Amino acid sequence: MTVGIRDVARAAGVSTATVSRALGRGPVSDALREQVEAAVRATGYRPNLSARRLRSQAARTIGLIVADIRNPFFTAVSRAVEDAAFASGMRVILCNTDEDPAREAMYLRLMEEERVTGVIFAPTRVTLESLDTCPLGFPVVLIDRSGPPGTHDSVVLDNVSAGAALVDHLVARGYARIGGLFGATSTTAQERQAGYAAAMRRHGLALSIRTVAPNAAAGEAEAMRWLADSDRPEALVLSNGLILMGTVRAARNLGLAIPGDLALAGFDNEPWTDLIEPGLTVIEQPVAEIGAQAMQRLFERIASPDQPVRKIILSGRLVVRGSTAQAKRPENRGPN
Amino acid sequence: MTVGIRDVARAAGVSTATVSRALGRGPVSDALREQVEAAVRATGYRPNLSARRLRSQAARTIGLIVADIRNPFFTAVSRAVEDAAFASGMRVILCNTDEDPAREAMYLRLMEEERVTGVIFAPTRVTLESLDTCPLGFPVVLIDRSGPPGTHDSVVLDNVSAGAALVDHLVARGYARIGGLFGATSTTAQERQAGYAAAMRRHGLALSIRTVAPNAAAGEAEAMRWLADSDRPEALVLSNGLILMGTVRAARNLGLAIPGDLALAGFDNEPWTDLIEPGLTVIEQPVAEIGAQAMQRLFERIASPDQPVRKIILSGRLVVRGSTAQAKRPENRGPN
DNA sequence: AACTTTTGTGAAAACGTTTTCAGTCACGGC
DNA sequence: GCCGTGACTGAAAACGTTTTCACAAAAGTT
Repeated sequence: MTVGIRDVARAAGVSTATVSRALGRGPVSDALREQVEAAVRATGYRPNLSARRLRSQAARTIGLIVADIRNPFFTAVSRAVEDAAFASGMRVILCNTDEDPAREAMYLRLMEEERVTGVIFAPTRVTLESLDTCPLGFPVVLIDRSGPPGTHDSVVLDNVSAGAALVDHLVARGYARIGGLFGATSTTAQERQAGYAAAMRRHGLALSIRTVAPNAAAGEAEAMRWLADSDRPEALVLSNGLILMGTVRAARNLGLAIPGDLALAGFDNEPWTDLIEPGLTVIEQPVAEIGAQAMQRLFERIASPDQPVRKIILSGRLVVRGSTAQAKRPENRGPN
Repeated sequence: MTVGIRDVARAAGVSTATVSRALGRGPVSDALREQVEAAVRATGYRPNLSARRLRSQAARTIGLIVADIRNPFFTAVSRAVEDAAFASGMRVILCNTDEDPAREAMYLRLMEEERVTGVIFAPTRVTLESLDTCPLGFPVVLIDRSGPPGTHDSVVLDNVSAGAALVDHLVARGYARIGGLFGATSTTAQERQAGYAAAMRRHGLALSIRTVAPNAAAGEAEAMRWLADSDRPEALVLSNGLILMGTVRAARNLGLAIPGDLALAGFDNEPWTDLIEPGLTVIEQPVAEIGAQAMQRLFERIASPDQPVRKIILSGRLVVRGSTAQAKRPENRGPN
């Protein structure tokens, strides 16, 4: 059968308590510690983590709940979270919700049953609302998405400013009829939309907003409909990398030149955005820092549960590329 | 304190055994089952999974060990694995090894300590060798990478044929001086290289092979060196999506036109490969099926541990795009 | 009506650890 | 020489479940 701590104890000629202490931290004489280590090697002993967790009531595990790991933003963040967790001897359980509140609820429940040390969570808007009311058995740090500071720490991008920055940039480049295509399920998209709207109003421009499920297929479909219109916008702001990709596809399908027929500015500085011709102007998010900061928030919250709620707001970086080159305004449109 | 099964039992006026049976499958009268369910709702009871696993000796957890979740191939596969696992009520622990044998060993050890039900693993070459000799406490299904059928089931691409197919395609398009840039750490890259070599020999062409760490940065660096040479190849075969991306970057840095100055053919039909101009010719891998098949192999192996080892070989699909347009051979090279 | 089987239930024994508690031993201060 | 005082150690009690075992009651079988 499988070898347990009592087998090691027997092999080392000591009690199970001594083995446990020798393996963990505990006062054990050097002689016995060596005996135990030899016995562990001899028997090929592997501690049973379930038993260890049950007894010590410390899971040393954090849950990471995101919409979809295939979104490069989340894979990058999750990689940072995992590395930080691993460095602290913690394990990570990764969950995909597909932006589905039912799956979110189910995974939160699972996290309770696992008695996890904490959770890092990018919730949909609907779950975000219920999150403050029902207490969970662990601290939660929200990433990417969060409303007004509530009961949970969060680390997010300065989405309003970022959305506005894209508009300001487009206006500076001579565009006026600027549309916005935003994700429908997250506060993040809402905030970016708010930033877009505020900047447009500030510039005295008319809003033109559509929302869509935040994935490439939906983005492409909606962009196809929108851009087929005769009064399509000159420029489009896209609220995340997947919608941006869908829109690029739609433009190509329709034979629209970028930026000649349509300027594009979006979010998420993914590797492909500077490989296509022309490169895409985007807001780059500090993905690694978001992940690392989230872990740090979590650790601090665990260390001192009663400290005031913190909301960390990180700044994006505008990366200007060819997709927002100077507009050829109608009044001075050249031969080409 | 936290509510346990005895609290539920007390609230329902039954024994803990009955609660356990009512929650799982077990003979319980309908009346008591309802009492128990009511008590569970009333107390907000959440079963402790560590305790459950310890007692029942069934982790209902599978480990998924891959090189890097940021590689879109692995994210796609892992998504398929997770969905399949979830559908069977299993949890997934996801681990990144960074192609580092030490990390692989450490994660395999962790899997033993978690007493996982099984593991799906994409090992480096060096770990693959030791894998047959040292017995682990769980069944393993290799994905993407595997040597000759050994002691573990595996599901892989027909890499040799795929590598040869790319060469055949390039030759048919009129290319002769075809180089190959392959990953250094995996058997997969080795097999693709073997297919490349066999096809080249079959066509009577000279081999030109380099190997590199399988990531975009290394691919770019090596491609820069290679393509700066005066006797650079006319076409390049790249052994995975990351190296392919790096090579595209290098070609762009050096001002080489694709396919005019350099034709490219690679692996992994990622979304960006048809967004860049021209599109990239690639072998598409059936990522979802690889993940699903791996889970199926694992379940079958668990169900009947002694069945013969199976190696599932799936075929890739050649997706032809502009990066391998007809070569302009020197003897009939036109003005443009 | 006297047996067997079936069905449902509770008490108690696991599962493999860590942690508490009560020592034992050696040591130094008086 | 006696008595704290530390430093280690082992026996046994947790941790929260599931599962075994025994048994009572109900249901079939002759």
